[in-house]
Amino acid sequence: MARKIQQRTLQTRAKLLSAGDALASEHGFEATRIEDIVQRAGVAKGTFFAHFRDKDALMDQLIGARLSVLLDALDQVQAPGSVEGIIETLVPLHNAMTSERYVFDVILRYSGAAGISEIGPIAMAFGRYLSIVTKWLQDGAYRPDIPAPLVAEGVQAFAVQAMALTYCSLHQEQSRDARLRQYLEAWLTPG
Amino acid sequence: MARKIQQRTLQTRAKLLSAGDALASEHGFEATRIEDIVQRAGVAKGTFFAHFRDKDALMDQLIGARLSVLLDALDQVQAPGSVEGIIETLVPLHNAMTSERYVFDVILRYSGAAGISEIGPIAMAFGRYLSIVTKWLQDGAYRPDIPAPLVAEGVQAFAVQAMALTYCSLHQEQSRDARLRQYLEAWLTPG
DNA sequence: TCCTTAAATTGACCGTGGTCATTTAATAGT
DNA sequence: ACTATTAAATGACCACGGTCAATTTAAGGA
Repeated sequence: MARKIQQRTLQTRAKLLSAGDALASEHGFEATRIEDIVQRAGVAKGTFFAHFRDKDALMDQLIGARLSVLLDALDQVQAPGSVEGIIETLVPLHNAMTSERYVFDVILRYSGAAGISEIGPIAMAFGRYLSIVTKWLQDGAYRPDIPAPLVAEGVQAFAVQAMALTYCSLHQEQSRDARLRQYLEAWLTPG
Repeated sequence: MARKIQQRTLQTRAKLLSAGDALASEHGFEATRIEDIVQRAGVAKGTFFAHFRDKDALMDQLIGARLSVLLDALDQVQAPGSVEGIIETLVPLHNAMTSERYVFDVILRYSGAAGISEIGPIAMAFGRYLSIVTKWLQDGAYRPDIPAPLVAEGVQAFAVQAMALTYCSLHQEQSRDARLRQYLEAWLTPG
């Protein structure tokens, strides 16, 4: 039987996404309520959940889309040649990821794929982050002893740690990027 | 005037904590409802929130207490002399931290202190984790080029990353500890 | 064009976390 | 003991995410 997807399905979904994105821009992601989204989109509440498993699933889309834009920019940039350069280049991405505490929490929750064999936009973004950094490190200027993807995983782990400590009442004497610099120098240029 | 804290305050708080702990043991942390806790403790719902800011604050106490027990054990143990030994010794702690997806999420959220100048049990546990690993690395057998606390921060960052990837549908071909081993060898014995 | 069937939409309803004005109980002063 | 005062406890109530049986709309076949 297999009927083709209706036009209105795509329209409704698009309306929900743009309403959500607009409200997130206006009041932040955390303050965005499903009720507000469906009202602005002009649909019933139940319709929302016919299109997204839950609120987090929408947030995955919205936040993932924002990260995707920044990753597109990173794709264009030429490989930074120093630790300092790497950190500077990643600043916009890290800022976006920590724009709200709530956003960072969602990102962490979705950084691994959400469910079995479901790989969402945020997990995708993490994958792209990894491959971009891997590309930067490909030439082997840093840590030629281990494969570049592993080096990149370390960069990501340290970046997440540096971001997480942003929300810590201790460790506030050092900025996120200063902390990350300390980590990456130890990771990329040991000895 | 500054009145002293009443006895029943401590009693009520203790009842709530033990009810919560018991229910978490029986049905898991995620499935534990406030309503069930207050019913078992024999108090009204509002009382709960007079003692804990929110559900997470109780979870902070309960989960933090469990981690604390394991950290007490780690305090007694003698410093493991190899990467493999470090990982093995941390296994019970890492298991507890990932016993439930929900637990791991709460831990991440509370790993930095929750609020300004509020340092809860989970944040405390992270601090102890750090200082125990720092002590293990104190002799400078690994990474003598950087201070031991920084080495320990790296261990923690990689441990968190390894645990997080547990919940990822990708990266499932490698176990948590195998992944951590790969990270720590690169971190602790570079070159 | 009409009928059948599957997909999309609806909104009343529910579960659970969290609030707050009111009530109850303990403390300190006389 | 009695009263004033402050802390603790109460439970009706709200907010918001999420569910589902019932309804509407579109697609395909005669």
